[in-house]
Amino acid sequence: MATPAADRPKRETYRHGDLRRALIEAGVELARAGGPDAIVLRAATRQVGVAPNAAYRHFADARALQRAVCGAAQAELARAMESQLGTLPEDAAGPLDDPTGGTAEDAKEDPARVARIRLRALGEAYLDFALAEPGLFRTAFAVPDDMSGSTSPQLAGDTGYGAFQLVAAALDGMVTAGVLSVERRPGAEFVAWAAVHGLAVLLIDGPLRGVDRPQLEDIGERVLDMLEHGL
Amino acid sequence: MATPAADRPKRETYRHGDLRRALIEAGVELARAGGPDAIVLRAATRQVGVAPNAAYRHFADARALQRAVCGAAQAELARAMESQLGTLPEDAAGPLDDPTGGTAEDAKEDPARVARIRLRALGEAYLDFALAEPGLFRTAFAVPDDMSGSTSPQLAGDTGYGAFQLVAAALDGMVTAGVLSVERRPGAEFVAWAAVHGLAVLLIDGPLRGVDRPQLEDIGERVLDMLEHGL
DNA sequence: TGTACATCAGTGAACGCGCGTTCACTGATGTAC
DNA sequence: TGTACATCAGTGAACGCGCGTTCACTGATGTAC
Repeated sequence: MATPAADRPKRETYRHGDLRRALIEAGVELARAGGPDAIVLRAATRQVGVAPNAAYRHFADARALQRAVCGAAQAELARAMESQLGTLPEDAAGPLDDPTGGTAEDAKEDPARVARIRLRALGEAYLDFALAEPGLFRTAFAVPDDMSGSTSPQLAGDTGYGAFQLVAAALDGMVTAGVLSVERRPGAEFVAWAAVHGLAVLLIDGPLRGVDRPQLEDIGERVLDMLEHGL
Repeated sequence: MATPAADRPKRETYRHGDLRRALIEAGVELARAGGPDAIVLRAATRQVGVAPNAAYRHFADARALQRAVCGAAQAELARAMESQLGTLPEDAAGPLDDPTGGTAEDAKEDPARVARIRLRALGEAYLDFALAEPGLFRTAFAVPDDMSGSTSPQLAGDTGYGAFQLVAAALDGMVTAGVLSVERRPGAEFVAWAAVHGLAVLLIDGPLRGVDRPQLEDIGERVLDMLEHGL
């Protein structure tokens, strides 16, 4: 009955399976609890239950692990924003174009209103994520090295900085809907992003932390209002 | 001729004079070069040329030194903003009320325009400081502990977070000048601050770093325009 | 004005800690014959 | 289908580093008499 598969005789941790993924996940937990500075190679290996140097089979560096965790945090932010878009009523749901039966006939919404709603939903998701997961939020923006290649609008595309592209797409939608004039479109994603990002940062790190929830939501609404009218 | 004051016989560093101040200044230089994480007690003492434990005569803690340096960085930001206000032409110079002879007769500017100019000048100074001194800028917002007492508008007052009060005063001026309606005034400082701060953060840490100077200034103008019109 | 003394801002050595990283190794896994 | 072997993902021990902090000390400064 002592089959070698049933009870591993010794060295239970030998072939881990997917240590790379496990280390990234451990790093994400560290970042969730303590922000980017808490992503520490030894701590991650400890959490997985593996010798510290085992990490070097999967990452060139401690920095490489940190980079991977930052990427995961960026993806999680983008995912939160996407899923918020998904909860919008029916035809405001977005450009993900999943043909779920095409029930676009029930309520032809005002496209201008839809476009505004989508931008606002992204902003709210952004702020919600920052408040719910401040450690991951800060990690998403702790670009480890210079990463100057990702400076222009054409960014990573898959996960990293998908947040940016979601905002850009929403602004394009506002142009299409006639809410935003074409000549004011270029650069608008920077302005929108700056306003919401600044509020998020002030709320979680800065002097606005500790503001009570209602006042906080009030300020958030003010910022989003300003974006709608002032862009 | 070997007077004890001319050539110190031994132990040149004995009575330092103002070690506390020297350590803070060293810490500011460290922060200038490397941000808040670079404020390290041993590095500061090393830079001053003193034994590490000497710092404990003047600071309870390494944290206490970090706090002091953060305060200095906040003061430097506020000073940069104030000095920008000082460069404004004549009667837009501000509420510092220095009676320099009262040459307010030469050009009675439109008070609405003056109020707008003052807010914009503060925003520009804020962005300039962030770009010129990213390490100090980040340090100014790296509030070490919780510091939740400084959350509300009535902040430190002397130096710390003077930036906030300058913005609030500028917005009050806009209300007086009739540019901003009274009912939209409350909370406006948060909105204004968030927009400019977010841009600053994205430019120095975030994905917008490396944007070239002209594009950068363009985005800055866009944000300040939006504040003027959208508040 | 000169002397004894308390104060206290500095010294030098040492501690324990956690970190990133390197080294030689081991033994389960997958492949070639 | 069974056996020899190369691969390579893990181990365990150790390194050097810089950090914050503590300890007993020393000697210049300022004060009381």
